[in-house]
Amino acid sequence: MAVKGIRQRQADATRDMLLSIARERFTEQGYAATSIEDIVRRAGVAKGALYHHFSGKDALFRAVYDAVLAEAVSAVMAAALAETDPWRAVRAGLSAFLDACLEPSFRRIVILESVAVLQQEFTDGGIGDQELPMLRTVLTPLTGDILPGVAVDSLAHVALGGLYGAALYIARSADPTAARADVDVALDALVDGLRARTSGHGA
Amino acid sequence: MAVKGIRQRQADATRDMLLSIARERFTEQGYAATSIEDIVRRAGVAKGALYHHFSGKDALFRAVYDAVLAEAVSAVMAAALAETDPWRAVRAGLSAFLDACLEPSFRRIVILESVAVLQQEFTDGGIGDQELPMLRTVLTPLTGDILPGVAVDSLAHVALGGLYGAALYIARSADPTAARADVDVALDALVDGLRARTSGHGA
DNA sequence: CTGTTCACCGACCGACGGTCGGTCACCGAC
DNA sequence: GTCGGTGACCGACCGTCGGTCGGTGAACAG
Repeated sequence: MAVKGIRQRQADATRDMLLSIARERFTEQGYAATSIEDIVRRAGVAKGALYHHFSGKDALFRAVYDAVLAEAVSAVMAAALAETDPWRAVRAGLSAFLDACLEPSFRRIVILESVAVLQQEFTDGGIGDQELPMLRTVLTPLTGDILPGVAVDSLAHVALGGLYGAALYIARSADPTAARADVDVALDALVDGLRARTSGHGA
Repeated sequence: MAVKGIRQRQADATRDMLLSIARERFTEQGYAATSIEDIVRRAGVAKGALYHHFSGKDALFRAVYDAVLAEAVSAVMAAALAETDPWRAVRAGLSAFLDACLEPSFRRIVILESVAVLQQEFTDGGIGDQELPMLRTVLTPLTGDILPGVAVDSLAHVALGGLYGAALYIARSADPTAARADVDVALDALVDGLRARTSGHGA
């Protein structure tokens, strides 16, 4: 049953092509300025092919968004899991996140456009599903330790917002690499500050 | 010279009407789902009138955005300036900001849509001009005091992002008032943490 | 071989943002 | 008063875009 027929293989190729072209165009021009016709022309298929694979322009964007975000999340997880010390893991994760911010697709699609384009899914939930659990895991110890009485969810949202603010700062900067370095220092200082408070408690 | 003729008065009324209707529609349905025709029909004017006052749909949105943001900023400033103690001023400002997040127009227009709709101006600068200076003023003492070596700009962006993350958490919540209370606790705890470090600066 | 499936085609549609020549009430000059 | 100029506003019109749908032919199952 794992054997793919010619039809299935061709369909997958078409779908991948559409995703690839869409990612490139959305990154370069943004969602609104990219037309369906432009995408299908560059992909060498007809409009019907796109609507056969995706229910609409927003669904296509959502698929691209998921792919780009998954890349970043897996990079952050890999960086964090490579460290044994929890605090070093946090710093490694932050650093990997800031690296992801240097990638144009991530900046444009995840940071700048996703909120407005995917508003409905945003309100219905199903958007922070990849990032928020990660942050909750990291932050839960803090709420019991150095920030007692604080709801983890609200803190996770504030933290995620801070990360996106940092990403926005990098996205807006004329020199993203330099901006990344600035933010790196700031976040490290904040993490160190928190660590200093716990070290007085546990270590 | 302060005397307005009938023509000018009428023009202002038309412009105000368009802004008012646009604000209502953008808040209710969002930017993309609101059509120019819908706005002018509800305003009781022709399409030409709108294009006489605004260069395009995005310019109309920008005008609405400026108005909504100005309301929030002035509320935050008023709350902060009513306090004499700096740390109480910060907490009052945060509280006023969270109050602003409860207003639907602010949630939808400033928090959810502005980034994507005003992308160009965002990149060119001219968007954070109202909030960032405020944060810079508040945060500058910290960078010399408890977070040495940190660039104020990057920290301001992280802080602004945190605030927007909090706003998003409220915007997404089914019970905004309860969410506001959660975030209030979290932010107060963070501010208290920073204050503890400064008071511990000598100790 | 034959009937079915389905990935894909592309002409077509309605709606939208934006344009532009025209209209007429108001204005200041005389 | 009146008269030419001005500008707020009108609304038919245009190009483009997202989305639809009946058709087509190659790949499958029997």
